[in-house]
Amino acid sequence: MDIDSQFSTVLGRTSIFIGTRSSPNTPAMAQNIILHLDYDCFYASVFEVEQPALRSLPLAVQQKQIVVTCNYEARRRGLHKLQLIKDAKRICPDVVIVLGEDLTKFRNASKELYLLVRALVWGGRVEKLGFDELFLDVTEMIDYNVEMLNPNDLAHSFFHLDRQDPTEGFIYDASQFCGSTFPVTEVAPATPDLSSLGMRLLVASHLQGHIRSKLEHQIGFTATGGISTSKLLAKLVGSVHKPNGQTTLLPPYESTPEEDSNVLKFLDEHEIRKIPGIGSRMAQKLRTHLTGKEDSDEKVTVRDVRLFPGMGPASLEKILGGPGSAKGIGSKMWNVLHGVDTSEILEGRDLPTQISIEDSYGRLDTLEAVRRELVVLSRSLIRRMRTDLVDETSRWRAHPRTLRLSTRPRPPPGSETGRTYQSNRISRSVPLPGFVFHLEEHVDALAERLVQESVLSMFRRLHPDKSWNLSLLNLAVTNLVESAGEQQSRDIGKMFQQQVEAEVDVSDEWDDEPLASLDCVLCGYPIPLFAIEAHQMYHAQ
DNA sequence: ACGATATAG
DNA sequence: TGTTCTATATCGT
Repeated sequence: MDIDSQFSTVLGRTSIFIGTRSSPNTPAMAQNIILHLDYDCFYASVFEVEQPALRSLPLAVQQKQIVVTCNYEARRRGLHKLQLIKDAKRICPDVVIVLGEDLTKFRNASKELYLLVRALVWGGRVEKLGFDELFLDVTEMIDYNVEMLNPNDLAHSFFHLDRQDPTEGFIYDASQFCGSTFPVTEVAPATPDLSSLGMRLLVASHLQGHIRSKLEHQIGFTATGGISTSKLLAKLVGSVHKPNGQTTLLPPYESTPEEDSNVLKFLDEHEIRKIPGIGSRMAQKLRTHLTGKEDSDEKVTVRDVRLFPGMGPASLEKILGGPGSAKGIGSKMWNVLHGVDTSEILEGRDLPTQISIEDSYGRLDTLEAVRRELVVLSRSLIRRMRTDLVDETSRWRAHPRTLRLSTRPRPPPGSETGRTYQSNRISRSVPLPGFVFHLEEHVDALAERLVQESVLSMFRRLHPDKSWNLSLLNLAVTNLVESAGEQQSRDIGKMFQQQVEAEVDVSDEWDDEPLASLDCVLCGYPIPLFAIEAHQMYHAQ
């Protein structure tokens, strides 16, 4: 017998845990409760909040030649995302068009919404996905509030948003769900089981309703919500009632020999491409495997894949594996097809891992034009580095170490388009020179120097030929190293390493030699130990 | 670290 | 289909 008992202190109570880790004796860990929030037509909403008169008009946000998004009034009149501007004007001549190529205000609005929601969620367990989506792990809030329920008067319940202040919260009716459910609402049980998953999801649906109503009435953004036990299910079920709605995926979550769970019933009807994590590439591989045809546009659902003869983790690994795909993809996707997703909510970082600026062009085939555009991009990039990486006391919170230039060559006329989709971007990178961190210099001067001394050399490596035509330029800084003193004391194990870094990384004068590493005798660049072999190959060519 | 691929909104 | 302007994760080297 390998029974293992231990004491753990949670919320000021001491409880005894008896059982073994990863043995059949271990009681199943209570499932997490996850909310998904998706702001409705986010870019359009930012303009509507700025200018409320736009709310009643058909509104489209333009980037280059296309409508990137539009409000629901515009959709009622036949407009949709990613439509050509000229088509939009023809279909709806009185559409109001606003320019959305500068993302600054979307980024700012997104951050404001994120901070507002994060302030509500215990432990700050909020993950941002793009500008307009959030995942919330509200397990602790829900379990606390389920415990606080009075089973004799569920209709007059109070949701506690603060453990310390019992007046902080809102009243709600815990005898029914807030918003919609999948499947559509059955009759509520007369004596609900307060410890059930269903009750926890019901309480979570009211928290979701509260958050959405706060977002709408305090700052004017409507959002669509999903309530379930994982990021996968919360996101998928949320999209059932759009816009400005919410949906809870009801139990049972476990199938029986007699009947599929609601998870399977819900997932099975979805086209595979709709499943988060299955992009166009994997969807095509699965369609090809099931239909036997290279270019098949037949609808293939989760059920079709799940029940296909021979299907399983091993088969999926063979179908989906290959260059570029993650290892273990087969079992991961087999889990996904059964609604099993154990991925954690990743709390928002303090710092981005990269900053990039890009623009696209109808024609870009002279070096002078390219140089001009690279200076424009460099200016934006340095400004963004300053707004995102410099703190209130004018100190760099982090130093990017790498500068990368990407281009997208225009496909030669007459080449096949639909065949095999490829990303068609190519890139080169160099160490980011230290002078870009000089805050006293003008952005324009720094941008000129950066293009002259770093960017053009990458461009020549990308396009040594005389003839080219580019449809896109992208400039990025990556490989950010936090400044000493910026990082919190996280755990004891990291303290030593921080101290070593602090000695090497002279905290205020970074300057032209970014890192103390092994400097290459040929080119002078600092090379990390594991990359020395690759770097020698570079010189050997 | 580099350069590419895949996925996401 | 890709059109836009990003961002993250992961692969082989």
